This record gives sequence, structure tokens and C-alpha cells, in this order.
Amino acid sequence: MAPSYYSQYPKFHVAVDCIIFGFEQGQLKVLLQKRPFEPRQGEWSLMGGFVRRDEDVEAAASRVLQQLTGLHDIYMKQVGAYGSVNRDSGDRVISIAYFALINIERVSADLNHEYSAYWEDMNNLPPLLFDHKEMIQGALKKLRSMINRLPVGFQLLPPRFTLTQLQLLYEAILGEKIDKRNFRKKVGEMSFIQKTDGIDKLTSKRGAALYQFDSESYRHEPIFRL
Amino acid sequence: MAPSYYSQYPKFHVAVDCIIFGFEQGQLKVLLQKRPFEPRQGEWSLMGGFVRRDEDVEAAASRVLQQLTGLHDIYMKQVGAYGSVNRDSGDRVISIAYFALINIERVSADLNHEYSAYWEDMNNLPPLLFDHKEMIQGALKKLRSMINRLPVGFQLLPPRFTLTQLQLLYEAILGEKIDKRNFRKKVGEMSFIQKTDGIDKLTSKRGAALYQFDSESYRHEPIFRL
DNA sequence: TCAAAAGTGTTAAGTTTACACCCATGA
DNA sequence: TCATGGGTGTAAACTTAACACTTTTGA
Repeated sequence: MAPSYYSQYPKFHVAVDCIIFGFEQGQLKVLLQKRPFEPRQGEWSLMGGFVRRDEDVEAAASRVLQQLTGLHDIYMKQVGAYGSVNRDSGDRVISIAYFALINIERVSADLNHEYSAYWEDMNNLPPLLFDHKEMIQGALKKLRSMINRLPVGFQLLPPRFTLTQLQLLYEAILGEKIDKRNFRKKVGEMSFIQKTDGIDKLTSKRGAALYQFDSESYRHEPIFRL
Repeated sequence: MAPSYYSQYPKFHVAVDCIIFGFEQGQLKVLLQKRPFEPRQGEWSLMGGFVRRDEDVEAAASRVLQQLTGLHDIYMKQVGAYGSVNRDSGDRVISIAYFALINIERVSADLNHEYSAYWEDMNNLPPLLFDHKEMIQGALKKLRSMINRLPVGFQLLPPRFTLTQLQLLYEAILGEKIDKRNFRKKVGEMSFIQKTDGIDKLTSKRGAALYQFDSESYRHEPIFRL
């Protein structure tokens, strides 16, 4: 085969990095790991990996996510490409960041341990490798801009949740207090956030009603405003 | 030098593609060019180019933009990375799309000609190379989400513009009609959109007042809502 | 004189915000 | 019995949406 016109141009390592968000005890969290190879082995970083030869970039992100969490049916969204010449001190690597929203209960402690991974509060991030903090900020910005327009927050909660949990989630993502009555009023207007007959007794003596997001109802009336 | 850990991983061609928006005669336009090399030479496409070895990805986008337009102080924003295995039929190429907003008057007809480039209406796009139409849709979506929150629209207009031009621009970007009186009321509330003593006589017999965006005032009161 | 675009305010509807007390229960 | 979190409504402020006529001037 004749060399293509393209072959005169340089090639680059291309990686993906995953910002994996979780939510627990009123805190928005990110899954971090100890970097397992040189250079800068042992530093806190996002979970990442190199794109393979015959792999879509998005598939690479799914693969990396699954490696760490064992989960594959996960909500993911691209944050963007990070391509400064010197962003990686090992060699030139262009990295594409994705964020994922997962129900933290679904990730077993084992998997975390195997990769020296742990959930850190968004408000308490340690120094991170390369431009990973920038990537996290980018992901949070994107998440904030979506959370009031699309029903993505539910991905971070168990299938059934209390309204207090939901409100705490919104407060954690947006970084501001929300009025309880106003919040519940809006929830009440959305037919696809449904009260179940379940009751959560873990966080209060009285017990709180459990709600669920019904994606079928949402398909019929896809209007979300929280 | 010892082979780094990275070197076992594959490398890829990385390109940038530019969605260059302009605005003329009430129409939002995109600058397209005839692809100048094989494969698929001659097809309509976005202006693009390969990232160079010691060049930031963003710098590559600026360079490509300047090549085509001769301009360098241009508003640009990353749209995202496009990384499907088969998106480019020539070889595997991962491309990072950027959109640019430019005052169409600043691009000389010559430059366009040299690159077989022309301005096409957003509503009248021809079939495009690869996933370039998807990139344009992504860029438009991003632009729409910004236009009411940040004063970026002015980049598409000459330094002095009439309120009718500004309104037509918003209508073109958002794809919907806007009420003239409501629009002008909001403009009037923004101290950084200032009436000049200039009058445009080109589009009406009566003449319309020319306004300008004053970035200095905006720095002091950066609250934009249109 | 008339066609064509510029310019100008008011009202109703809807949305957002602020705000405080009673309820149910387990310890 | 009391401490803890769950649950509930109303009114004022603000924002958005709908709507039509007069002005200027060159052809």
C-alpha cells in the first residue's frame, strides 16, 4: 500500500481520563487512584488509560471505567480534550476526559482496594497529577450546567431515595443551599419522580418516603426543571 | 534513553477541525472548503489540519484558523474530541473540533478563494466529509448554550452594529423569532451595550442607531442575560 | 405619498424567593 | 419527654410574554 498523505504527520499517544463522581453522606465524591506506573508513580490521579489501536475513544473510556468499577452500564459524558505539549511529564500524551455518574453503593470496596482507589470529597481534593484537577473542574462545570435541565442526578443515587437525599445531592453539585419547601414543590410538579410505598428509616426516627425516577414517564413528558 | 512505559501503547494521528461561524444578511454561516488532498479530495469539509509535534492542540486550531482567515485574535472554544475508529476513511485520525466566531467582514474574499473556501448558510449545508456535520451540530449546540449567558455574540458582528442586526443574530443562532420590544428592553438594561452617535443608513431610509459592546464596562458588571 | 425599517410601554401570566411551624418516632 | 429529621402553604418580588402603533425618509 502506498504511504498515505497522512503519514508525513506525527502521531501521538492518546489517553482517556475518567472523572468518576459518586455521592455519599451529603458529599459529592470523586474516585481517585494511586498512579500505578512511572513517571510519578504513586501520586493521586484520575483513573486513565491509553486508547487502543482499534478502539473508539469513547469505548476506551468505558473500558477504563469498567476496569476500575466493574460496571458497564454507566452514564458518561465527554468533558473535552486536554492537549498541551507538556501536560504529561512522561511523554507527549493527548488526553480526553470523560465524567461518569455512578451510584456509589454499586462499587465494591474490593475493587477500590485492588487499584488503590478511594472516594475523595470534591471539597477536599489532594494535589493531583498533571492537569487532573483542571479536568475535574471541567467535569463539575459541565455537570452543573446539566443538572437542572436533564434528569442525570438520579444516576448518583440508589434506585429509591428520599427527597432529603435528592436535595443534598443538588446542594452538593451546585455548591449552594436550597430551600426545602421550594425544592419539594418543584419535585411534586414532576410526574416522573414518584413516591413509592417504601420508607427509609435509616436517617430519621420518623422515616422518610422513598421516591424513584421513572424513566418511562419521563420519555412521555421529557420536561425537567429543578 | 530507556523506552518509557508509554512506548508500548499505540500512537495516532491527531487533527483539529475548525467550525468557523460568521454572520451576514441575517444568516448564520459556516466557512467550508474543498478538501485539498486525498482521500476524498474535493469534498466539502471543515478547515482542518494535523497537530504538530511540539504544538499544543489549541495552538494547532489557532494556526489552522489563521491559515484560512489571516486572523489571529479570534474567539475560539473547544467543542470536543471525535474519536471513532472509522471516522476518517484515510487512516485512523482522532480529531478535536473548535469553533470560532468571526466578524465576516474581516475575511477577505481572496483568502477564501485561495483555499476554495466559501461561506455557507447553516440552514443549507451540503453533504460534508466524515463526521463534520456532527461537529457543526455540536458547535451550534455549544454556541446556543452560551449566547444568552456570555457576551460572545458580538464577535460575529462589526464593532458597531444596529439593534436589528443584533436581534437577527440571536434569532439565527437560537433558531427562533424574538419579540422586538422585549429584546430591546433587555438590551437597554445592559450598561455595556452602548449607543454611539453613529447611524447606519444602509438598511433603512430612516437610519438606525449604531451600538457597541464596551468590554471595559462589562468587566465591571459582568452580568449578561439576553 | 407611500413603502420599509426604526423605535417605543403596558399589562397579564408565570416563576422564583422568602419564610416557620407541626409531625412522628426511637432513644 | 425530647431531640431529630420529615413534611407542609402562602404572599411578595421579579421575570417573561404578549401585543400595535407612530416616526422618519428616500424613492
